[in-house]
Amino acid sequence: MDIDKDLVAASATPLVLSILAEGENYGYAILKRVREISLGELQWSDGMLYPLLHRLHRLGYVTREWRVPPEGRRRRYYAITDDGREALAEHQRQWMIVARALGDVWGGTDVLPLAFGRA
Amino acid sequence: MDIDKDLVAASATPLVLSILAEGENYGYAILKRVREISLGELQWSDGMLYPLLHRLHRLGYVTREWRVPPEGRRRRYYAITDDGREALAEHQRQWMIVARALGDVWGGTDVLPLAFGRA
DNA sequence: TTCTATGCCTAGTACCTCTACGCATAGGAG
DNA sequence: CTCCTATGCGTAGAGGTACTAGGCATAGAA
Repeated sequence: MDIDKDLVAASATPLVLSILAEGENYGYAILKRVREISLGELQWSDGMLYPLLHRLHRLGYVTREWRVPPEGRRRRYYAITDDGREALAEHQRQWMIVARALGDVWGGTDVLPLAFGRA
Repeated sequence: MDIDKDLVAASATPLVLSILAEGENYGYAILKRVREISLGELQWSDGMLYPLLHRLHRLGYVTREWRVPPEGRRRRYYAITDDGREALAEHQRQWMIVARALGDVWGGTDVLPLAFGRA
């Protein structure tokens, strides 16, 4: 089952920033990590990811750097910046607000604060 | 602080369907309910809401009906349909998937299942 | 040598949202 | 009685953007 386009759009940036917060990484591996984290439910195309990475770089949220190992393919590694961490925190804050609102109408339970509070 | 456009878009449909699941309602009041639920953080314009309500009607997720009380303004009341409830359930399922993915990278805690399980 | 997986990138379109506007009236303030 | 604000519904169309569909290149396996 495909995930709603808007939900994909809303989660893309925080998801990529979070993955980079785990450690520097490169495009192709990020794609696989997303699939892994979402248990296969989120299947981004590479054509979706690269423009996003470029935008994050343009915004100063990530640095990037080519690596050409003696053997194997050249890769472009991305790493999160301090500004990126701030942006991520803001995304988390907003997700908390919206998730709380949805939680209120769905069942009255606090839904996201646990995870967000530790982030 | 404004909520991210994509996050607003992703939450709009489930939020409106949820409000209508509480009982029939009309546009202007839905706007105020959204503001109330989100503690003032989500401030939709009426120009955003009406096209959404029309789309939900076109999709068969809501019925609508004019009411002209003996005193006061005429209002168009919307009520959720069975198809609408199914759509809402699907939205909840997808939110759970994405929220779990984000929860994993943010702290490893299950985040949404509590509320969703009771929905 | 051929095929698949890896690895990165972008032009352009097709789509969609939301701003900006229009219309109308109830009710209170003055 | 008049003005102003809140209530209440609606749409055209500009403007912006995501994503498809394509391109390029090479390592390694079969």
